Amino acid sequence: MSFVSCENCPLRALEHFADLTRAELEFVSALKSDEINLPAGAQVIEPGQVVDHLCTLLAGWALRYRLTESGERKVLEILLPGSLIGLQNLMHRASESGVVSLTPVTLCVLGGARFSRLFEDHPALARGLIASIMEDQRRADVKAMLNAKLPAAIRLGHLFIDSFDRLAELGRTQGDSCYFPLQRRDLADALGLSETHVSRSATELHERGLATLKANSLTIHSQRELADFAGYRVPRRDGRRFLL
Amino acid sequence: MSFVSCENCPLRALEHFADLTRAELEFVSALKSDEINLPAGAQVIEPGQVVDHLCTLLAGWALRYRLTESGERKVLEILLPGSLIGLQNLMHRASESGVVSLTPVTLCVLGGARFSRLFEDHPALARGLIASIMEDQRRADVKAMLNAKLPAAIRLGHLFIDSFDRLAELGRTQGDSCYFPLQRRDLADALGLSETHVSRSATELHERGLATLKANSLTIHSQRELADFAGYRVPRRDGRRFLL
DNA sequence: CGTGCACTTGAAGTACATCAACTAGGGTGG
DNA sequence: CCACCCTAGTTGATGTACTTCAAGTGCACG
Repeated sequence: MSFVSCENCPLRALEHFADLTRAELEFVSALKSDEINLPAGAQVIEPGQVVDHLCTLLAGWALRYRLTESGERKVLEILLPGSLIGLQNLMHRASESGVVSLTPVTLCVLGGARFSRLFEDHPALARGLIASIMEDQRRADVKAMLNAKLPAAIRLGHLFIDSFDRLAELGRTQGDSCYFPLQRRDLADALGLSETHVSRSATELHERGLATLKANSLTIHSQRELADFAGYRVPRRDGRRFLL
Repeated sequence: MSFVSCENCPLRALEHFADLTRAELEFVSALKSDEINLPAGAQVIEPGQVVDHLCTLLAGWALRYRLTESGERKVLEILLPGSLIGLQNLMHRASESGVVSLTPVTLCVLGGARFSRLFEDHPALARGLIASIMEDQRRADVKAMLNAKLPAAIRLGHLFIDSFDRLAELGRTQGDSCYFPLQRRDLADALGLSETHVSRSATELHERGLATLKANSLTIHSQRELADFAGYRVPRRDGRRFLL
């Protein structure tokens, strides 16, 4: 096959990814059954679709979302390189959440059948998997806390700095700026706001000199001031992360 | 020691808990290092506390919460018998979330050191653990979806029916009623509403003939109608659940 | 029979939604 | 090169769901 091997996976170079043993690496390599490229705006997973395989996002941005009865969309999670895709669907047979790409994406497909051997043969990976899920949960907890009560500009500011930090960890930032492909609509669905109010809040952050979002580029003018404004606390990074 | 053994754990009788192999059961039994009783209103875990052990809630109600900078409380999760407590803290060394009891509770304490052997020795339990966490995440996803946009009465109705369903699964309901210890303040913190508006929404649900909350007792007058009103979908129950 | 607490009810303020008009890039065809 | 449109975003006016504050009710406790 012609895709990049796990040994040379670009994500492995990053500080916070698991340093695997040789045996684990071989296992993960064997797990990798395919590499898929999709354009921006593609449905990676349809809501409710039954999937029997797991993916990691090798490159690009994606959103995990759910649809309400009335057809509106709620963005549950912003997926960046290294994020696991499809675990919800794998565990619940069919989860109601879907995944859509924001940019062209590259997916690393892990064969679902062999995947279950992970628990039997590589307990350390299983532990890493749980650590990774719990980190997602922590992020979700913070979001839930912010969404209650706090004004829109603060929530938006928090989303900005949280995303920026994740990108910095991935080495995807340039100085105080980074690429940021979410549109007003995406932000509105993520924060549970209307598109117009996201606009106003973005303007407010800009006028306060905290952050500027313009033409798919996000600039954080002062990390400290924005973190202060948004009540953002730098998370403790410890424990290994999952896979690749 | 004088506490109830896992073989006789009252939770094991329930349909949806894992049916363990003999070896697994012995392992879990050995894991159990203590049984603790706490009164209502006790801090089971202080926010930020470093814990080195895991618990399951054997009996009683509790809330997992987080404090905002400004000292307000956000309820993240309602914990019922069978819920795992302390995994966040164990994984992040110290998580910012705390746990408080609503009723007298009984905790089954699982030794943290030996706990890590779970991954090495009992992969099926590890898989069950992940399934259990993913079920929590699914519940959190639904909550996040509802909290965006939908009016207060619907969100409250959803919380009611969701709790009722979980209790029914545990055999803790009597007909269309159940014990329900959350106060207005707790509900407000769980839904991100003010206490007074929770009151109004509860009145609305009562006047619509959907549900009545009175003196720590919740009555669902029509499961179907309330589920319809609140957009509640009965979750698919499959996969085994974790421990005990 | 008061005192305190959980809850209800009411009136006024606010942050947000909704709808609509307007502005600014960014392609496309002529 | 410009006229054209199309979409993404901004700005403004009005409505509403919620908050906040404050007074009032019912019930448990000494």
